Amino acid sequence: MRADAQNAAQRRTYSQKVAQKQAHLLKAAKAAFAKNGYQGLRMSDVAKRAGVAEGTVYSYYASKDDLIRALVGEYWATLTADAREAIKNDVTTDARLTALAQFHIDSLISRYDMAELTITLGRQAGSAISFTDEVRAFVRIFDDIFTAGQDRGDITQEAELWIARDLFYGSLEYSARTIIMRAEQKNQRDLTRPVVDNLMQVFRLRYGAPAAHAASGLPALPSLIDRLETAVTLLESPKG
Amino acid sequence: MRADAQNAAQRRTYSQKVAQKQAHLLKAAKAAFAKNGYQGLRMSDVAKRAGVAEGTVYSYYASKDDLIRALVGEYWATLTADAREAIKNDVTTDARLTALAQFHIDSLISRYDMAELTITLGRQAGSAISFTDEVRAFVRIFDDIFTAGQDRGDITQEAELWIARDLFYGSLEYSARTIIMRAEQKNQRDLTRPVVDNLMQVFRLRYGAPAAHAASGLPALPSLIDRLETAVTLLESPKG
DNA sequence: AAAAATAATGAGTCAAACTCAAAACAAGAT
DNA sequence: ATCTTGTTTTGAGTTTGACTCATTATTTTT
Repeated sequence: MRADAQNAAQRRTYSQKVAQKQAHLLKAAKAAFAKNGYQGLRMSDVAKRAGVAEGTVYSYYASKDDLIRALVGEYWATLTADAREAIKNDVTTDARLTALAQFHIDSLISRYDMAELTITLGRQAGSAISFTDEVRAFVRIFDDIFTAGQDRGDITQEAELWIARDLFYGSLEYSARTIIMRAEQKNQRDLTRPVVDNLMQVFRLRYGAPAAHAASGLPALPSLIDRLETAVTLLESPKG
Repeated sequence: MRADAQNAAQRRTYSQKVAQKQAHLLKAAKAAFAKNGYQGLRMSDVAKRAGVAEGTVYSYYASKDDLIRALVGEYWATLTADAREAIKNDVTTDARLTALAQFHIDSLISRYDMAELTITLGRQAGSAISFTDEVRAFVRIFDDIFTAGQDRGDITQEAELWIARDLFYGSLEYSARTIIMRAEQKNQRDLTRPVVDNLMQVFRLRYGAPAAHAASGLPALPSLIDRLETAVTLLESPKG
Protein backbone atom coordinates (compact mmCIF):
# COMPACT_ATOMS: atom_id res chain seq x y z
CA MET A 1 0.00 0.00 0.00
CA ARG A 2 1.65 3.18 -1.13
CA ALA A 3 0.73 6.73 -0.43
CA ASP A 4 -2.99 6.48 -0.97
CA ALA A 5 -4.64 5.61 2.28
CA GLN A 6 -8.14 6.17 1.00
CA ASN A 7 -7.90 3.46 -1.62
CA ALA A 8 -6.09 1.06 0.63
CA ALA A 9 -8.75 1.30 3.27
CA GLN A 10 -11.28 0.05 0.79
CA ARG A 11 -9.31 -2.91 -0.44
CA ARG A 12 -10.73 -6.20 0.79
CA THR A 13 -7.94 -8.64 0.27
CA TYR A 14 -4.72 -8.89 2.20
CA SER A 15 -4.16 -7.63 5.65
CA GLN A 16 -6.95 -5.32 6.56
CA LYS A 17 -5.14 -3.69 9.40
CA VAL A 18 -4.52 -0.52 7.45
CA ALA A 19 -6.87 1.60 9.51
CA GLN A 20 -5.43 0.15 12.67
CA LYS A 21 -1.87 0.87 11.58
CA GLN A 22 -2.80 4.38 10.61
CA ALA A 23 -4.35 4.96 13.98
CA HIS A 24 -1.24 3.57 15.62
CA LEU A 25 1.00 5.91 13.65
CA LEU A 26 -1.29 8.80 14.44
CA LYS A 27 -0.97 8.06 18.10
CA ALA A 28 2.80 8.13 17.81
CA ALA A 29 2.61 11.37 15.87
CA LYS A 30 0.37 12.84 18.51
CA ALA A 31 2.94 12.13 21.19
CA ALA A 32 5.76 13.49 19.06
CA PHE A 33 3.80 16.61 18.25
CA ALA A 34 2.79 17.21 21.84
CA LYS A 35 6.43 17.17 22.77
CA ASN A 36 7.88 19.52 20.16
CA GLY A 37 5.17 21.10 18.07
CA TYR A 38 4.95 21.24 14.32
CA GLN A 39 8.44 22.43 13.49
CA GLY A 40 10.01 20.21 16.09
CA LEU A 41 8.24 17.04 15.01
CA ARG A 42 10.68 14.60 13.38
CA MET A 43 9.39 11.93 11.09
CA SER A 44 12.17 9.71 12.39
CA ASP A 45 10.84 10.23 15.89
CA VAL A 46 7.33 9.29 14.84
CA ALA A 47 8.68 6.12 13.24
CA LYS A 48 10.66 5.21 16.31
CA ARG A 49 7.71 5.78 18.63
CA ALA A 50 5.52 3.63 16.41
CA GLY A 51 8.19 0.94 16.21
CA VAL A 52 8.46 0.97 12.43
CA ALA A 53 10.97 2.15 9.86
CA GLU A 54 10.81 5.69 8.59
CA GLY A 55 9.76 4.56 5.14
CA THR A 56 6.71 2.88 6.60
CA VAL A 57 5.39 6.15 7.87
CA TYR A 58 5.56 7.48 4.34
CA SER A 59 3.55 4.58 3.00
CA TYR A 60 0.68 5.63 5.24
CA TYR A 61 1.07 9.38 5.06
CA ALA A 62 2.54 10.91 1.96
CA SER A 63 4.26 13.75 3.76
CA LYS A 64 4.78 15.36 7.10
CA ASP A 65 2.05 17.83 6.32
CA ASP A 66 -0.26 15.01 5.43
CA LEU A 67 0.40 13.40 8.78
CA ILE A 68 -0.16 16.62 10.68
CA ARG A 69 -3.31 17.22 8.73
CA ALA A 70 -4.63 13.86 9.85
CA LEU A 71 -3.69 14.75 13.40
CA VAL A 72 -5.60 17.99 13.25
CA GLY A 73 -8.53 16.25 11.63
CA GLU A 74 -8.70 13.74 14.43
CA TYR A 75 -8.53 16.52 16.98
CA TRP A 76 -11.53 18.29 15.50
CA ALA A 77 -13.48 15.07 15.20
CA THR A 78 -12.97 14.39 18.89
CA LEU A 79 -13.78 17.98 19.69
CA THR A 80 -17.04 17.79 17.81
CA ALA A 81 -18.09 14.68 19.66
CA ASP A 82 -17.12 16.19 23.01
CA ALA A 83 -18.88 19.46 22.25
CA ARG A 84 -22.10 17.71 21.35
CA GLU A 85 -21.78 15.79 24.56
CA ALA A 86 -21.20 18.99 26.52
CA ILE A 87 -24.37 20.66 25.30
CA LYS A 88 -26.67 17.72 25.19
CA ASN A 89 -28.23 18.34 28.60
CA ASP A 90 -29.18 21.91 27.84
CA VAL A 91 -32.52 22.48 26.22
CA THR A 92 -32.90 26.22 25.63
CA THR A 93 -31.12 28.00 22.81
CA ASP A 94 -29.48 30.28 25.31
CA ALA A 95 -28.20 27.53 27.53
CA ARG A 96 -26.93 25.52 24.59
CA LEU A 97 -25.00 28.44 23.19
CA THR A 98 -23.58 29.22 26.59
CA ALA A 99 -22.46 25.65 27.09
CA LEU A 100 -20.91 25.56 23.63
CA ALA A 101 -19.07 28.82 24.23
CA GLN A 102 -17.71 27.68 27.56
CA PHE A 103 -16.70 24.32 26.15
CA HIS A 104 -15.00 25.88 23.18
CA ILE A 105 -12.93 28.43 25.01
CA ASP A 106 -11.82 25.81 27.49
CA SER A 107 -10.80 23.46 24.69
CA LEU A 108 -8.95 26.20 22.88
CA ILE A 109 -6.98 27.06 25.95
CA SER A 110 -5.95 23.50 26.58
CA ARG A 111 -4.89 22.83 22.99
CA TYR A 112 -4.37 26.18 21.33
CA ASP A 113 -1.66 24.74 19.11
CA MET A 114 -4.28 22.71 17.29
CA ALA A 115 -6.46 25.68 16.48
CA GLU A 116 -3.38 27.46 15.23
CA LEU A 117 -2.27 24.57 13.06
CA THR A 118 -5.70 24.37 11.52
CA ILE A 119 -5.25 27.82 10.09
CA THR A 120 -1.62 27.39 9.14
CA LEU A 121 -2.12 24.11 7.33
CA GLY A 122 -5.05 25.41 5.36
CA ARG A 123 -2.90 27.83 3.42
CA GLN A 124 0.14 25.64 2.90
CA ALA A 125 0.37 24.89 -0.78
CA GLY A 126 -2.37 26.77 -2.56
CA SER A 127 -3.36 30.33 -1.93
CA ALA A 128 -6.85 29.91 -0.52
CA ILE A 129 -7.72 28.77 2.95
CA SER A 130 -9.49 25.46 3.04
CA PHE A 131 -10.90 23.65 6.02
CA THR A 132 -11.26 19.97 6.43
CA ASP A 133 -14.63 18.32 6.76
CA GLU A 134 -13.89 17.80 10.44
CA VAL A 135 -13.72 21.52 11.04
CA ARG A 136 -16.91 22.05 9.11
CA ALA A 137 -18.63 19.45 11.25
CA PHE A 138 -17.56 21.27 14.37
CA VAL A 139 -18.72 24.64 13.10
CA ARG A 140 -22.06 23.14 12.27
CA ILE A 141 -22.79 22.67 15.96
CA PHE A 142 -23.20 26.40 16.29
CA ASP A 143 -25.16 26.60 13.08
CA ASP A 144 -27.56 23.92 14.25
CA ILE A 145 -28.25 25.63 17.55
CA PHE A 146 -28.62 28.99 15.88
CA THR A 147 -31.00 27.97 13.12
CA ALA A 148 -32.99 25.81 15.53
CA GLY A 149 -33.23 28.91 17.70
CA GLN A 150 -34.53 30.87 14.76
CA ASP A 151 -37.14 28.22 14.07
CA ARG A 152 -38.28 28.36 17.67
CA GLY A 153 -38.47 32.13 17.59
CA ASP A 154 -35.70 32.53 20.14
CA ILE A 155 -33.46 34.22 17.63
CA THR A 156 -34.28 37.04 15.29
CA GLN A 157 -34.93 36.01 11.70
CA GLU A 158 -32.95 38.81 10.10
CA ALA A 159 -29.69 37.53 11.57
CA GLU A 160 -27.04 36.51 9.08
CA LEU A 161 -25.82 33.11 10.17
CA TRP A 162 -22.22 33.35 9.04
CA ILE A 163 -21.70 36.73 10.63
CA ALA A 164 -23.13 35.57 13.93
CA ARG A 165 -20.97 32.48 13.76
CA ASP A 166 -17.80 34.46 13.13
CA LEU A 167 -18.66 36.76 16.00
CA PHE A 168 -19.09 33.74 18.22
CA TYR A 169 -16.03 31.71 17.31
CA GLY A 170 -13.84 34.68 16.50
CA SER A 171 -14.20 36.37 19.84
CA LEU A 172 -13.75 33.13 21.73
CA GLU A 173 -10.60 32.29 19.83
CA TYR A 174 -9.10 35.70 20.34
CA SER A 175 -9.91 35.69 24.01
CA ALA A 176 -8.44 32.23 24.39
CA ARG A 177 -5.22 33.62 22.96
CA THR A 178 -5.27 36.57 25.30
CA ILE A 179 -5.83 34.31 28.28
CA ILE A 180 -2.99 32.03 27.27
CA MET A 181 -0.69 35.02 27.06
CA ARG A 182 -1.43 35.79 30.69
CA ALA A 183 -0.01 32.44 31.56
CA GLU A 184 0.42 32.96 35.32
CA GLN A 185 -3.25 32.54 36.12
CA LYS A 186 -3.97 29.34 37.91
CA ASN A 187 -7.72 29.22 37.73
CA GLN A 188 -8.41 30.17 34.16
CA ARG A 189 -12.10 29.69 34.63
CA ASP A 190 -12.02 33.07 36.37
CA LEU A 191 -11.03 34.54 33.03
CA THR A 192 -13.09 32.45 30.66
CA ARG A 193 -16.35 33.01 32.52
CA PRO A 194 -16.50 36.77 31.92
CA VAL A 195 -15.68 36.19 28.27
CA VAL A 196 -18.53 33.75 27.88
CA ASP A 197 -20.87 35.93 29.89
CA ASN A 198 -20.07 38.95 27.80
CA LEU A 199 -20.50 37.06 24.56
CA MET A 200 -23.85 35.70 25.61
CA GLN A 201 -24.97 39.12 26.74
CA VAL A 202 -24.04 40.43 23.31
CA PHE A 203 -25.91 37.61 21.64
CA ARG A 204 -29.01 38.21 23.68
CA LEU A 205 -28.96 41.90 22.86
CA ARG A 206 -28.18 41.55 19.21
CA TYR A 207 -29.92 38.36 18.25
CA GLY A 208 -32.66 38.51 20.86
CA ALA A 209 -33.31 35.29 22.68
CA PRO A 210 -36.49 35.83 24.66
CA ALA A 211 -36.33 32.38 26.19
CA ALA A 212 -33.26 33.42 28.07
CA HIS A 213 -34.71 36.27 30.12
CA ALA A 214 -35.34 34.53 33.35
CA ALA A 215 -31.81 33.23 33.46
CA SER A 216 -30.07 36.40 32.42
CA GLY A 217 -32.22 39.10 33.94
CA LEU A 218 -31.82 41.07 30.74
CA PRO A 219 -34.72 42.47 28.78
CA ALA A 220 -35.53 40.87 25.45
CA LEU A 221 -34.95 43.07 22.47
CA PRO A 222 -36.39 44.41 20.34
CA SER A 223 -39.85 43.37 21.53
CA LEU A 224 -39.51 45.12 24.88
CA ILE A 225 -38.34 48.30 23.19
CA ASP A 226 -41.36 48.25 20.93
CA ARG A 227 -43.67 47.84 23.88
CA LEU A 228 -41.95 50.57 25.86
CA GLU A 229 -41.82 53.03 23.04
CA THR A 230 -45.45 52.53 22.23
CA ALA A 231 -46.31 53.11 25.84
CA VAL A 232 -44.15 56.20 26.09
CA THR A 233 -45.56 57.67 22.94
CA LEU A 234 -48.95 57.36 24.53
CA LEU A 235 -47.72 58.83 27.78
CA GLU A 236 -46.03 61.70 26.06
CA SER A 237 -48.91 62.55 23.78
CA PRO A 238 -51.07 65.57 24.78
CA LYS A 239 -54.08 63.33 25.25
CA GLY A 240 -52.30 61.36 28.01
CA MET B 1 29.05 43.37 11.50
CA ARG B 2 27.91 39.93 12.50
CA ALA B 3 24.53 38.67 13.57
CA ASP B 4 23.70 41.43 15.99
CA ALA B 5 21.98 44.18 14.10
CA GLN B 6 21.05 46.09 17.23
CA ASN B 7 24.63 46.69 18.28
CA ALA B 8 25.83 47.43 14.80
CA ALA B 9 23.22 50.09 14.28
CA GLN B 10 24.56 51.96 17.26
CA ARG B 11 28.18 51.91 16.21
CA ARG B 12 29.32 55.29 14.99
CA THR B 13 32.44 54.46 13.05
CA TYR B 14 32.72 52.61 9.78
CA SER B 15 30.04 52.47 7.17
CA GLN B 16 26.74 53.48 8.64
CA LYS B 17 24.67 51.97 5.91
CA VAL B 18 23.59 49.09 8.10
CA ALA B 19 20.00 50.26 8.46
CA GLN B 20 19.82 50.90 4.75
CA LYS B 21 21.16 47.47 3.92
CA GLN B 22 18.73 45.87 6.31
CA ALA B 23 15.86 47.69 4.68
CA HIS B 24 17.12 46.57 1.30
CA LEU B 25 17.24 42.97 2.39
CA LEU B 26 13.81 43.29 3.93
CA LYS B 27 12.45 44.51 0.64
CA ALA B 28 13.91 41.50 -1.11
CA ALA B 29 12.49 39.23 1.56
CA LYS B 30 9.11 40.85 1.16
CA ALA B 31 9.06 40.04 -2.54
CA ALA B 32 10.24 36.50 -1.94
CA PHE B 33 7.64 35.96 0.75
CA ALA B 34 4.84 37.43 -1.32
CA LYS B 35 5.66 34.93 -4.02
CA ASN B 36 5.88 31.74 -2.02
CA GLY B 37 4.86 32.26 1.57
CA TYR B 38 6.75 31.29 4.67
CA GLN B 39 7.58 27.70 3.85
CA GLY B 40 8.37 28.53 0.25
CA LEU B 41 10.71 31.39 1.04
CA ARG B 42 14.32 30.48 0.25
CA MET B 43 17.15 32.36 1.88
CA SER B 44 19.09 31.87 -1.34
CA ASP B 45 16.28 33.59 -3.20
CA VAL B 46 16.32 36.52 -0.83
CA ALA B 47 20.07 36.86 -1.31
CA LYS B 48 19.76 36.73 -5.07
CA ARG B 49 17.00 39.33 -5.13
CA ALA B 50 19.06 41.62 -2.92
CA GLY B 51 22.14 41.04 -5.06
CA VAL B 52 24.30 39.73 -2.22
CA ALA B 53 25.74 36.40 -1.18
CA GLU B 54 23.71 34.14 1.06
CA GLY B 55 26.13 34.59 3.92
CA THR B 56 25.51 38.31 3.88
CA VAL B 57 21.85 37.83 4.65
CA TYR B 58 22.88 35.94 7.75
CA SER B 59 25.08 38.77 8.93
CA TYR B 60 22.01 41.01 9.07
CA TYR B 61 19.41 38.50 10.20
CA ALA B 62 20.50 35.61 12.33
CA SER B 63 17.98 33.18 10.92
CA LYS B 64 15.11 32.77 8.55
CA ASP B 65 12.70 33.23 11.41
CA ASP B 66 14.48 36.37 12.43
CA LEU B 67 14.06 37.75 8.95
CA ILE B 68 10.40 36.85 8.79
CA ARG B 69 9.85 38.35 12.19
CA ALA B 70 11.29 41.62 10.94
CA LEU B 71 9.02 41.40 7.94
CA VAL B 72 5.96 40.92 10.08
CA GLY B 73 7.06 43.70 12.38
CA GLU B 74 7.36 46.11 9.49
CA TYR B 75 3.93 45.08 8.25
CA TRP B 76 2.31 45.91 11.56
CA ALA B 77 4.16 49.18 11.85
CA THR B 78 2.86 50.26 8.45
CA LEU B 79 -0.58 49.00 9.35
CA THR B 80 -0.64 51.04 12.52
CA ALA B 81 0.33 54.19 10.68
CA ASP B 82 -2.27 53.56 7.97
CA ALA B 83 -4.98 52.76 10.49
CA ARG B 84 -4.36 55.97 12.40
CA GLU B 85 -4.51 57.79 9.11
CA ALA B 86 -7.78 56.06 8.21
CA ILE B 87 -9.57 57.12 11.38
CA LYS B 88 -8.11 60.57 11.83
CA ASN B 89 -11.01 62.39 10.15
CA ASP B 90 -13.65 60.81 12.33
CA VAL B 91 -14.46 62.52 15.58
CA THR B 92 -17.10 60.47 17.36
CA THR B 93 -16.29 57.27 19.17
CA ASP B 94 -18.75 55.43 17.01
CA ALA B 95 -17.39 56.72 13.72
CA ARG B 96 -13.82 56.04 14.76
CA LEU B 97 -14.56 52.47 15.72
CA THR B 98 -16.46 51.96 12.49
CA ALA B 99 -13.60 53.32 10.44
CA LEU B 100 -11.10 51.17 12.31
CA ALA B 101 -13.22 48.07 11.83
CA GLN B 102 -13.63 48.68 8.13
CA PHE B 103 -9.96 49.44 7.70
CA HIS B 104 -8.92 46.38 9.61
CA ILE B 105 -11.08 43.87 7.82
CA ASP B 106 -9.99 45.27 4.47
CA SER B 107 -6.34 45.02 5.45
CA LEU B 108 -6.77 41.50 6.70
CA ILE B 109 -8.34 40.42 3.48
CA SER B 110 -5.59 41.88 1.35
CA ARG B 111 -2.76 40.41 3.44
CA TYR B 112 -4.21 37.58 5.46
CA ASP B 113 -0.91 35.73 5.34
CA MET B 114 0.64 38.35 7.58
CA ALA B 115 -1.98 38.06 10.27
CA GLU B 116 -1.52 34.33 10.14
CA LEU B 117 2.24 34.53 10.39
CA THR B 118 1.97 36.77 13.38
CA ILE B 119 0.26 34.02 15.29
CA THR B 120 2.47 31.25 13.96
CA LEU B 121 5.73 33.01 14.72
CA GLY B 122 4.68 33.85 18.22
CA ARG B 123 4.69 30.22 19.25
CA GLN B 124 7.72 29.09 17.33
CA ALA B 125 10.38 28.30 19.87
CA GLY B 126 8.94 28.78 23.33
CA SER B 127 5.58 27.63 24.47
CA ALA B 128 3.82 30.92 25.16
CA ILE B 129 2.46 33.26 22.55
CA SER B 130 4.27 36.55 22.44
CA PHE B 131 3.55 39.54 20.30
CA THR B 132 5.99 42.07 19.06
CA ASP B 133 5.79 45.68 20.12
CA GLU B 134 4.48 46.51 16.67
CA VAL B 135 1.42 44.37 17.21
CA ARG B 136 0.86 45.92 20.59
CA ALA B 137 1.02 49.36 19.04
CA PHE B 138 -1.64 48.39 16.57
CA VAL B 139 -3.93 46.93 19.19
CA ARG B 140 -3.58 50.10 21.18
CA ILE B 141 -5.49 52.02 18.52
CA PHE B 142 -8.64 50.26 19.60
CA ASP B 143 -7.80 50.67 23.24
CA ASP B 144 -7.29 54.40 22.81
CA ILE B 145 -10.62 54.92 21.10
CA PHE B 146 -12.40 52.74 23.60
CA THR B 147 -11.03 54.33 26.75
CA ALA B 148 -11.43 57.80 25.29
CA GLY B 149 -15.05 56.83 24.61
CA GLN B 150 -15.44 55.80 28.21
CA ASP B 151 -14.02 59.12 29.36
CA ARG B 152 -16.48 60.97 27.18
CA GLY B 153 -19.37 58.91 28.45
CA ASP B 154 -20.00 57.32 25.08
CA ILE B 155 -19.11 53.90 26.36
CA THR B 156 -20.31 52.21 29.49
CA GLN B 157 -17.86 52.22 32.37
CA GLU B 158 -18.39 48.63 33.40
CA ALA B 159 -16.99 47.35 30.12
CA GLU B 160 -13.90 45.16 30.35
CA LEU B 161 -11.44 46.54 27.82
CA TRP B 162 -9.69 43.33 26.87
CA ILE B 163 -12.93 41.45 26.34
CA ALA B 164 -14.32 44.19 24.15
CA ARG B 165 -11.08 44.29 22.20
CA ASP B 166 -11.10 40.55 21.59
CA LEU B 167 -14.70 40.73 20.47
CA PHE B 168 -13.74 43.45 18.04
CA TYR B 169 -10.58 42.03 16.53
CA GLY B 170 -11.61 38.42 16.89
CA SER B 171 -14.82 38.70 14.94
CA LEU B 172 -13.19 40.79 12.23
CA GLU B 173 -10.37 38.32 11.80
CA TYR B 174 -12.70 35.37 11.61
CA SER B 175 -14.94 37.07 9.14
CA ALA B 176 -11.98 38.07 7.02
CA ARG B 177 -11.08 34.41 6.85
CA THR B 178 -14.59 33.43 5.90
CA ILE B 179 -14.67 36.04 3.17
CA ILE B 180 -11.34 34.91 1.78
CA MET B 181 -12.64 31.36 1.60
CA ARG B 182 -15.44 32.56 -0.64
CA ALA B 183 -12.83 33.73 -3.09
CA GLU B 184 -15.05 34.19 -6.12
CA GLN B 185 -16.57 37.44 -4.92
CA LYS B 186 -15.36 40.39 -6.89
CA ASN B 187 -16.59 43.24 -4.79
CA GLN B 188 -15.64 42.13 -1.32
CA ARG B 189 -16.91 45.36 0.14
CA ASP B 190 -20.36 43.85 -0.27
CA LEU B 191 -19.33 41.26 2.26
CA THR B 192 -17.23 43.34 4.61
CA ARG B 193 -19.86 46.03 5.07
CA PRO B 194 -22.45 43.80 6.74
CA VAL B 195 -19.74 42.42 9.02
CA VAL B 196 -18.72 45.89 10.13
CA ASP B 197 -22.33 47.01 10.44
CA ASN B 198 -23.20 44.03 12.56
CA LEU B 199 -20.19 44.47 14.80
CA MET B 200 -20.96 48.13 15.35
CA GLN B 201 -24.57 47.33 16.06
CA VAL B 202 -23.39 44.87 18.66
CA PHE B 203 -21.04 47.40 20.16
CA ARG B 204 -23.74 50.03 20.40
CA LEU B 205 -26.07 47.61 22.10
CA ARG B 206 -23.58 46.15 24.47
CA TYR B 207 -21.28 49.03 25.21
CA GLY B 208 -23.79 51.80 24.66
CA ALA B 209 -22.59 54.67 22.51
CA PRO B 210 -25.29 57.34 22.76
CA ALA B 211 -23.46 59.63 20.34
CA ALA B 212 -24.15 57.18 17.57
CA HIS B 213 -27.95 57.29 17.60
CA ALA B 214 -28.56 59.65 14.80
CA ALA B 215 -26.35 57.74 12.45
CA SER B 216 -27.54 54.28 13.33
CA GLY B 217 -31.18 54.81 14.16
CA LEU B 218 -30.68 52.48 17.07
CA PRO B 219 -31.61 53.38 20.62
CA ALA B 220 -28.82 53.81 23.12
CA LEU B 221 -28.75 51.28 25.87
CA PRO B 222 -29.12 50.98 28.74
CA SER B 223 -29.97 54.63 29.38
CA LEU B 224 -32.95 54.60 27.03
CA ILE B 225 -34.30 51.47 28.60
CA ASP B 226 -34.12 53.06 32.01
CA ARG B 227 -35.98 56.11 30.77
CA LEU B 228 -38.62 54.04 29.04
CA GLU B 229 -39.16 51.71 31.91
CA THR B 230 -39.56 54.58 34.33
CA ALA B 231 -42.08 56.17 32.03
CA VAL B 232 -43.99 52.96 31.53
CA THR B 233 -44.10 52.29 35.22
CA LEU B 234 -45.73 55.69 35.59
CA LEU B 235 -48.09 55.02 32.73
CA GLU B 236 -49.05 51.63 34.04
CA SER B 237 -49.56 52.74 37.62
CA PRO B 238 -53.22 53.22 38.76
CA LYS B 239 -52.61 56.92 39.31
CA GLY B 240 -51.83 57.44 35.54
C1' DA C 1 50.57 53.22 1.90
C1' DA C 2 50.58 49.99 5.53
C1' DA C 3 47.99 48.20 9.27
C1' DA C 4 43.79 47.29 11.45
C1' DA C 5 39.07 46.79 11.58
C1' DT C 6 34.97 45.46 9.39
C1' DA C 7 32.06 43.32 5.84
C1' DA C 8 31.05 40.13 2.02
C1' DT C 9 31.69 35.81 -0.05
C1' DG C 10 30.40 31.08 -1.36
C1' DA C 11 32.02 26.46 -0.91
C1' DG C 12 31.14 23.36 2.60
C1' DT C 13 28.50 21.20 6.63
C1' DC C 14 24.55 19.28 8.50
C1' DA C 15 19.95 18.01 9.59
C1' DA C 16 15.82 16.24 8.18
C1' DA C 17 12.24 15.23 4.74
C1' DC C 18 11.60 12.11 1.33
C1' DT C 19 12.77 7.96 -2.24
C1' DC C 20 13.26 3.39 -3.87
C1' DA C 21 15.42 -1.11 -4.79
C1' DA C 22 15.67 -4.94 -2.23
C1' DA C 23 14.03 -7.98 1.57
C1' DA C 24 10.40 -9.83 4.28
C1' DC C 25 5.94 -11.25 4.60
C1' DA C 26 1.09 -12.94 3.57
C1' DA C 27 -2.29 -15.31 0.72
C1' DG C 28 -3.78 -18.17 -2.55
C1' DA C 29 -2.59 -21.95 -6.10
C1' DT C 30 -0.77 -26.42 -6.97
C1' DA D 1 3.93 -28.31 2.25
C1' DT D 2 6.00 -25.55 -1.34
C1' DC D 3 5.73 -22.29 -4.91
C1' DT D 4 4.08 -18.14 -6.91
C1' DT D 5 2.43 -13.78 -6.73
C1' DG D 6 1.09 -9.75 -4.81
C1' DT D 7 1.78 -6.58 -0.65
C1' DT D 8 4.18 -4.30 2.93
C1' DT D 9 8.35 -3.01 5.32
C1' DT D 10 12.86 -1.64 5.39
C1' DG D 11 16.78 1.56 5.86
C1' DA D 12 20.61 3.14 3.22
C1' DG D 13 20.87 6.75 0.06
C1' DT D 14 19.31 11.24 -2.21
C1' DT D 15 17.95 15.86 -2.04
C1' DT D 16 16.95 20.12 -0.26
C1' DG D 17 17.73 24.06 2.08
C1' DA D 18 19.17 26.46 6.38
C1' DC D 19 23.23 27.80 8.33
C1' DT D 20 28.73 28.20 9.16
C1' DC D 21 33.25 29.91 8.67
C1' DA D 22 37.85 30.40 6.61
C1' DT D 23 39.16 33.33 3.13
C1' DT D 24 38.95 37.47 0.37
C1' DA D 25 37.60 42.24 -0.38
C1' DT D 26 36.69 46.69 1.32
C1' DT D 27 36.90 50.59 4.30
C1' DT D 28 38.88 53.29 7.96
C1' DT D 29 42.64 54.68 10.78
C1' DT D 30 47.41 55.70 11.52
